[in-house]
Amino acid sequence: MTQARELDAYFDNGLVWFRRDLRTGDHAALYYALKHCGRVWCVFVCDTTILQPLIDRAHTQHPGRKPQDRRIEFILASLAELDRSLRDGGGGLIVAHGDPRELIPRLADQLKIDAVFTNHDYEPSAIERDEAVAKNLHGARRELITFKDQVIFERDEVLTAQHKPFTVFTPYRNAWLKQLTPFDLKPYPVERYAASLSKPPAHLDPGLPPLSRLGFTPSDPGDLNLPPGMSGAQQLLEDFLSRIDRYAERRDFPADAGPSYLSVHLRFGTVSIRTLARLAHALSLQPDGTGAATWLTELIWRDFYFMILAHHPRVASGAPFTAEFDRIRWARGRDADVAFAAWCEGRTGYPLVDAAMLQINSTGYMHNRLRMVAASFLVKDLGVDWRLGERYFADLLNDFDFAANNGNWQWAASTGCDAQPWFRVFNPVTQSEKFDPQGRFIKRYLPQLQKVPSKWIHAPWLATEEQLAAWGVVLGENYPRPIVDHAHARQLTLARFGMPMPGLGARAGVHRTRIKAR
DNA sequence: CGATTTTTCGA
DNA sequence: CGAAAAATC
Repeated sequence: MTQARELDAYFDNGLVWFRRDLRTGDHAALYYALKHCGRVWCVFVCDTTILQPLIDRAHTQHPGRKPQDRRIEFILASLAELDRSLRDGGGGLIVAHGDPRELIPRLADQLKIDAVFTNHDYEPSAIERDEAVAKNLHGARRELITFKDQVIFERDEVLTAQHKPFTVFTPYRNAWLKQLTPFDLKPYPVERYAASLSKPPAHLDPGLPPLSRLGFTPSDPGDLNLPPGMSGAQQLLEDFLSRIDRYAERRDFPADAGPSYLSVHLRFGTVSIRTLARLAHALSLQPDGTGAATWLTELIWRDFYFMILAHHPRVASGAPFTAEFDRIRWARGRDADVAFAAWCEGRTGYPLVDAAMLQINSTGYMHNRLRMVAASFLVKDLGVDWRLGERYFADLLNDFDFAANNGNWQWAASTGCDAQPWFRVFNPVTQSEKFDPQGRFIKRYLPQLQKVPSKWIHAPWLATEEQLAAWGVVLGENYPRPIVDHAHARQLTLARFGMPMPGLGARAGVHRTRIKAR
């Protein structure tokens, strides 16, 4: 693969391969293709090697039901808008369906392409795919030229004084900010070279495949308003900018509209990271810039985890970042299965955890604070292997991005770089009292607790049966009893992480945890 | 004019 | 940001 900096060539025919960058503005690969080629075509591949495993997993989880995946619908809607935008500029989007390892070289052949332009992807499986495509293109003396696009600084661009990659976030963030120049945030002026856009020939332009042809059925809309495409990103961004000043104070309260809700758009590139980071940075320098500065820090976390993944691809094979945590014995057997199922289905008896899980199940979104609470609960209260939770989020989150999801799960599980220390265990009741004091969020997803006063909403089992009955709650009937006792679970977790403990040996772990049914 | 300031542009 | 191009006196 050729990297951008070597690019001084000029080509007759170029092909831009869109993947997770479904926009026309401020797009590195599109910019370079238009600038360096006489004629440019655009393609997106509905990759069967990605879709088929999604279909297979959906089948094992819900046998007999046709697979649903909100992300596929989001992508299709975003592709439609991308196609419209390219057509407005005199081009259009070719949407293919199959394995890009073969389809991209075949299309390049049909269009007599000299070079294929695409943006970097940092996941090991994507890197392998791109290498295979490059190899197949090379056989026909064509190039695959790749560009940084989805982060501000990638891989080796932010290093310690010893030229080593950072493993701790705060010094990384300081170095990132120090290194930042206006140029790093500047949008690629795609429009300037739009004249090279070429209309797809009719015989190669089958149009957008319907959802059913990709193997999916429409999902329930849920209650999350998720506008797709560049226009959807724009709409969410404008809304967020009206409340960005309050971001720092409100982002941890799941009942409020605190966060930007732009993560899914960053995932599919319907907005560019430069647009967002430029706004965040500029506003962070304003008098009341705390909100924007806090948000910028979140965007830097995103760069950080892409950088970590690039340097430690073994985390993509399930390895804990810190190797010693490989030896932890997570809960196993029937008790663990029961505990995991209760967590997935929002039946742990801890209202905030359950509401969080019902949120992700019904909308494909979970508030960031709740991701931490739910992850901590699975790992440190239920003793379940964090990789099961990571997988569950990967299946359901609309904004699922391997790098950040893995990084954040490892943070919560204390196995990661710059992780939460293992002896710090979130108290799910305290978190609830702190971040959903009135229980407004809880009640949105657990209507059976509607009448429970805020004093008891965080731990309803502490109320008397008579009180609960008066509020219309019967524990074990319309709301579960707590599946574990937090104080007890915490002790077991400390023992599990505290391994090599003198005299306890391998036997002291949670593989013996009893899930108490009280 | 050409030296100096201002603006544009680029990986 | 820094280099190159354009504008200015």
